[in-house]
Amino acid sequence: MRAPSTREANPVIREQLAAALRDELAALGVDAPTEVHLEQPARREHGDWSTNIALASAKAAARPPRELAAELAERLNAASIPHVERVEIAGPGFVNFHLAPTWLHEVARRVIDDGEEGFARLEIGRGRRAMVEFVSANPTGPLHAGHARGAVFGDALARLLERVGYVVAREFYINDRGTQMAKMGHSIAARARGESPLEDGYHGAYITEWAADLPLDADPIEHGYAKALQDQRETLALLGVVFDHWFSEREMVESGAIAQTLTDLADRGVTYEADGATWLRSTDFGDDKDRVLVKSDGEFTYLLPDIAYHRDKFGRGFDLLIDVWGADHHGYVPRMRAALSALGHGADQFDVAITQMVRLLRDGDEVKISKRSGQLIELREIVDELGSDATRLVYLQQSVDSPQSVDLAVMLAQSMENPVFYVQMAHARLCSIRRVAAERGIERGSLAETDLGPLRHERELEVLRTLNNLPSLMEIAARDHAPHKVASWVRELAGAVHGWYHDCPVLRDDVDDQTRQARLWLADAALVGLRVGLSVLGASAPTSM
RNA sequence: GCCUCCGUAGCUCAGAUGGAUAGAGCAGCGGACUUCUAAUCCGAAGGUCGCAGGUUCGAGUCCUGCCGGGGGCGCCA
Repeated sequence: MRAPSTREANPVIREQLAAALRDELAALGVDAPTEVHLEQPARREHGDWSTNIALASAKAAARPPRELAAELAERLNAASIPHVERVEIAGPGFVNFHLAPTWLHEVARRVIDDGEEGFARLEIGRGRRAMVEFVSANPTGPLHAGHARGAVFGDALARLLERVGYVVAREFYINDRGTQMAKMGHSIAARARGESPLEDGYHGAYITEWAADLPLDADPIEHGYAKALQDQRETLALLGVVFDHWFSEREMVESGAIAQTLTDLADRGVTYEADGATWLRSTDFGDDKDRVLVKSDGEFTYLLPDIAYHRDKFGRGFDLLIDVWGADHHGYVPRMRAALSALGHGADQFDVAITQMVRLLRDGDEVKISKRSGQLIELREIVDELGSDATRLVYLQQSVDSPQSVDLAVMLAQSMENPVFYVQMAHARLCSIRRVAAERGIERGSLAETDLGPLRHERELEVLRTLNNLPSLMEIAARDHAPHKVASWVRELAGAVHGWYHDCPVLRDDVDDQTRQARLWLADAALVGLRVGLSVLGASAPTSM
């Protein structure tokens, strides 16, 4: 997905500086690149904002970059740009802007005015409809630890896309027909008779439990199906993951969608018969081999219902489909993509987010999970012990592109390895300031009447700088389908808040009233940022801890 | 063999559009509570960014090739 850049995502100051740069370059007779690149240097002495534009334009202008930069800086210093104190050149030809703290005071006002609802809410999606399909576990048992990453990631991605202007639906595809269901049924029936399931059946303790209340006249498959669905739904709800729709494969097949899909594909001339089977010409659409849709025995492969399902999604009016799959299904992407192309859908309308494996550890030793023996760690156990917030934050900390190691013992001990406490604590502390201020009857003036000038402490500026970054970060995170970037940001803001809290007292007696007023508003701005971040991650923002 | 993800501090991991002296947490070391929550803060220490080439004024980031690890390559799901 390529999200177009939007004005909303770009902090005001950036636009102003970029415009000034364009103007001065034009005055110097240099063709400015279409995008003026501005960034915040890592080092303070390099200013608040920096551009490499002289380096980038040097070749086209046929002039040494430092010379170009020097002229540019001179002109920019002469032009009076709001908030800009001075412009310097440095290194091979960087142009560095040093700004007055007033630019950050404007940031504070904007954050507070926008509030939790409006701050860093973008219009990149422009109301387009996106579906995120995730978890989609077989309805043959409880969810286990292996489902956690996809569940948490999918939901956070959905929240992120909502934040940037998509209308998002969350969907769970229920694979409720086929061999796995039959195996579960047999296993339940066996336990009900007091026997052991077959070697390749299901051996988890839950099968025995489900068998115990199997009504005499009930179909064991249907009984287990109902149990599994209920359990999965409850567990996900405990994690704060609620689906808009649970889509039944069985119902889809019964509706005739399979035949319809085959007809569709045949009409487009992308199928053929060979060796008694029906094939999809997926190699014409980027796959490395053609794929069987209907086997020579007349049964269809698992691919065909999946194609029918995605065809159904588009039929329901979604503009963008995102599937969240585990790394073990990675090889399946090209054929799915090929099938959808064959049906005439654009490559940019379908994306698959692959979540790499999670290595489960307990006190540093790897926990081997075995489906056969039924030795699974249930997701419910983790959520029960840790709580939804901490579970989510643990999984959302890292990019899903990276294999992840999660130590259950460390997690369950609720140690400082878990970032949720750090972030929530920052929020609780700010709330505490408000609470105590109210208790002491401290009145606060309106924002418009408050002079934010006293906010000059480096800790204060750091909080505001971090807040200023959220809109553009949100844009990038959405574009990259990377909610972990929001998790990193929120951690960063929490760090800035803790530092500020430590060095910048608000209610202490020796703080003058002007400063106190300004700091109360700073706390408000930071609260907005923490809440926006936590809400995208799906974690709560407690007012006390 | 082919495809794909990963390789950054002792450990777990961040590092958007290539930028200036590569960051954080945890563990360990040394400090800071008469205060709005010390679940916090500060300091020191800790790095051949897997290796080798290439592109570039500039590469952890882009390209190529290796090395190491995970996952996948069925008329299984």
